[in-house]
Amino acid sequence: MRMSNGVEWALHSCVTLSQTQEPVPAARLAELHGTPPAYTAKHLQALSRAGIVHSTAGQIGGYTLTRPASEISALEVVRAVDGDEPAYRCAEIRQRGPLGIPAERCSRPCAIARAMAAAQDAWSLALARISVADLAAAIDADSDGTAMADVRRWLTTAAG
Amino acid sequence: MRMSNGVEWALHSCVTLSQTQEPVPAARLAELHGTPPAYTAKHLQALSRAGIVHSTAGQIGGYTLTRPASEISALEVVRAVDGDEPAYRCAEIRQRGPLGIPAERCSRPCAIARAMAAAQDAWSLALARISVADLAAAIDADSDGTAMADVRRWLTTAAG
DNA sequence: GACCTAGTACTCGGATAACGGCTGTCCGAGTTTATCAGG
DNA sequence: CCTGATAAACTCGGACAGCCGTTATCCGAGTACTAGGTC
Repeated sequence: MRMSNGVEWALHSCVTLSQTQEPVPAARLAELHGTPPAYTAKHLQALSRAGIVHSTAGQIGGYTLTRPASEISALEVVRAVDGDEPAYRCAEIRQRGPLGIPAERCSRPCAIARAMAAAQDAWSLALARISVADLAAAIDADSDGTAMADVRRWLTTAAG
Repeated sequence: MRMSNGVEWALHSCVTLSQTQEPVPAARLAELHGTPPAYTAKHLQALSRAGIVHSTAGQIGGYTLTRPASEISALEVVRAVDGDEPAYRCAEIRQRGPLGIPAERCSRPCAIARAMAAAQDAWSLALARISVADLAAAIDADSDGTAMADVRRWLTTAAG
């Protein structure tokens, strides 16, 4: 079970975008994060499709958050990039083989699928409780309160 | 994020093995579950490597559980088949780019990595609390107490 | 009749191809800004 | 000097190859049982 690498870039991009209200181009975000520009843009498109960021075309265009960072959960970002289908997909083994159960008696999900779904729910809940603002605050605290200020300064100086 | 399909087969296989103490060949399990024999065997090998099942060669060989089903957690089975590396792997983006943080100041994991790890821990804990015996009991309850008896009967009749 | 030996059939285990999805990239459509000509 | 149109530059968005991992399969090594021959 391997998560798409773009999830990391998307989360960092959202944290960065939370530090400004002006549009930031994908190429600028890629430069700041040291990631491939074209591929980074691809993941930002996914965020745009999910309604997490708003894209502006044109010369001073770029991406902005559609909502306050405190109202964007990490779960939304992960789902936007990595897809929202559950990791475990029941193939209905119970219906196959010599002891297969008829489909009409399988209204409830299989017990194994229920267990896996419960685990996924726990995972989702943990991520849903964390907002982009929380992540920005935690990153800032890790750097003794300098990281986000540096980001804001870099965004303005690089833009000017 | 997609989990290996073999996880489902492995869990069903463990539930089936919990219903008997005699070795069950991989081909027999594949027949019962309606899965490809060779590929099913491959995943059973993974369970064997992880010490969850014991393999016996020879004419009356097959697989048996190494422990009571109540002492085998679903997490162990999932990890044996799907690997034990976490889904999210931090690429240390914070160390890259113009605002990269020196490695010597990165003793703690990144805040984003911590959040993802916490979610994975919640997922793992949910699966660790469920044993193969629990799954067997739940499947049995779903079928009004006939499923596991049918499995036991099928295993004995097919073997004889 | 009991015991030993050779054969056989069955099992697991690892090594080997084929497909799907993530990774990575590019160019076209659209928009905003700056420039330049005209009034 | 102000206004309008034109052109240019920059942006996003979707469509196009490449590589790695899961999927799927096969055959070889090893073991327990069975049958036959011998004492």
